[in-house]
Amino acid sequence: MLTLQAIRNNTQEIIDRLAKRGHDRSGDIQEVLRLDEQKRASQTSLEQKLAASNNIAKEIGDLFKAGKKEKADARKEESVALKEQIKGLETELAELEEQLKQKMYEIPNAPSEQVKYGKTPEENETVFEWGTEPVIPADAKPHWDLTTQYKLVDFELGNKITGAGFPVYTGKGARLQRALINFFLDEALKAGYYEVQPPIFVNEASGYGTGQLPDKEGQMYHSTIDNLYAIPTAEVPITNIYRDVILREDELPIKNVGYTPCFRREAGSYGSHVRGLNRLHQFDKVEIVQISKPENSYEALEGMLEHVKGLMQKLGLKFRILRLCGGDMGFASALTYDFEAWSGAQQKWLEVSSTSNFETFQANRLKCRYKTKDGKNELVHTLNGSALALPRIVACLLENNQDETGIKMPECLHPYLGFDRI
RNA sequence: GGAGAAAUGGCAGAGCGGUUGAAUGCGGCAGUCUUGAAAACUGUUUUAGUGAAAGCUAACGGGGGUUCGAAUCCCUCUUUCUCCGCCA
Repeated sequence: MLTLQAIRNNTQEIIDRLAKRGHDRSGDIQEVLRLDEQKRASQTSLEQKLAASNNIAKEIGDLFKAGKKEKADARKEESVALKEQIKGLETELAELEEQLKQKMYEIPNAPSEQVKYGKTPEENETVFEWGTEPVIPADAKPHWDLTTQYKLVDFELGNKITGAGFPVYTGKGARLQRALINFFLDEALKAGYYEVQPPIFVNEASGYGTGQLPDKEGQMYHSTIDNLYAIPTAEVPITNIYRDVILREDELPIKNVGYTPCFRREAGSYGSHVRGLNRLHQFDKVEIVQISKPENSYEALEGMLEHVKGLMQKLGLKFRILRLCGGDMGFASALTYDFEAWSGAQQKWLEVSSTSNFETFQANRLKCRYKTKDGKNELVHTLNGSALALPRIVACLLENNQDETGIKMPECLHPYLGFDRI
C-alpha cells in the first residue's frame, strides 16, 4: 500500500501517477486525506483523556500510600467518568482506522515515471528484442501434440488424478522439468543470489504482506480448514521472510532465489489460448527476489532484466521485453517488464517472465525497513521476477527446436538432461 | 491427537497489581586513558503515532476482560519446550 506520508506530502503527484493506470483515483485520495485528518483529530482527543486518566491513577496510588483513603475514593469516581469517554473515543478511533485501512488497501501502487499511460496490453512498449525466427518443418506441431507424440506430458492422466490444469510430466518430459529448475537455480547462484526453499502454503498475514490479499483472494487455492493459501508464486513466502524486520544497511541488497511449484485458480479462463502448457493451475517457477535501498532499486531492476535476458539467450529462444503500460500492470507494481518468448508453431508470443519494482508498496505492508546511517528506519524497496516460469519455456523449446526426427535440446541443458535430443 | 510448562528489549535474564519503557549481564555505539589496540572506567543504546518543540499516547507473543491503576490477575488464540501416541 502507498504510504500516508506520500499521499499527504505529494498529493497531486500521486494522483497524476495513478491516472496512468487508466482510472481517476483523485476521489479515493481525497477520501484518504479526509479520513486521515479525522483519525488524527480523534486520536489527539483520546490521548488527552488517557493522559488525564493516567495522572489520576498515579495520584490515587500516592494517596493510598499516604493513607488518605477518602480522597482516593473521590478521585476514583472522577476516573470512572473519564473512562466512559475514553471507551467512546476508542471505538470512534478504531472505526476511523478501519475505514482508512480499507481505503488504503483499495488503492493500487502509483506507477513510476517511466510508465506510460495506457489501458490495454496493446499499449505496452517493446523495449528489447533478440533472436531469429526458428526454422521448423512446414508441418510443425504445437507442443500439445509433441508432448503426446514423445510421451513428455500426460494431460489426461492429470485430469484423472486431480483435474484440468494439473499435468503429469513423464520420462524425458519430467527430466526436462528437473533440468530447467536446476539450470535456472544454478544461473541465479552464479549471479549472486542466495537460494531458499520456502513453504508453498502461507498464512493470511503473508498474503496481505505482498498484496495478494485482499485483492486477489479468488485467484488462490485456499485451505479454509487451516486458513492457509497455496502460493501463486514464490514471491509471497520469500518476500514475507522480511515481514516485520528491520535490516542493517550493510545487509542490503538482499538477493534471494527460490524454486517452488505455483498454484493459480485462474478462475474464468477457458478456451484454446489456454491449451496444453499455455496456462495451468499448477506449474513450476524459479523466482528471484531483491530487497534494496530505495536509491538503488531501479539499478537492481536493470540487473534482474540482464539476468533473465541471459537465461533466454542461453536457451536460444527468440524473445522480446515489454515495458507495461499503466493499465496492464499488476496492483502492487510501480514498474513491470514482461518477457515474452516466441512460439514458432503457435505463431504467438508467450509471457515467460514478469519482473517488477514495487518500490515501498509491499515494504509498507510488510513493515520491512532498514536502519540508515543516522539511525532512522526507512522502508526498503522490494523487487521480484520470474527467472523463469517453466511451462511456456518448455512449450517454446519443444516447438521451436523440432525437426523431422525429433527435438534438439539447447546446449546449456545437456549437462542437466543427460541427453541432447528428444 | 493427549498431559504438563513457558512466551519480557539485539541476545541472556529479573520483575508477578501502584514513577517498571522495564533491574542486571552480554553485545552495539560514543568518550576517557593509550603511539595504536586490548583491558579498565564513564556515558549511551526499542519501536510506532502525534506535535514546531517540550511533551503526550501506545506496545512485555496476538486478541479480549477485571481494576482508579496490569508485564504482573482472568479468558481466548498462536507459538515453543518436555512427556505420551502416531508417522515420511
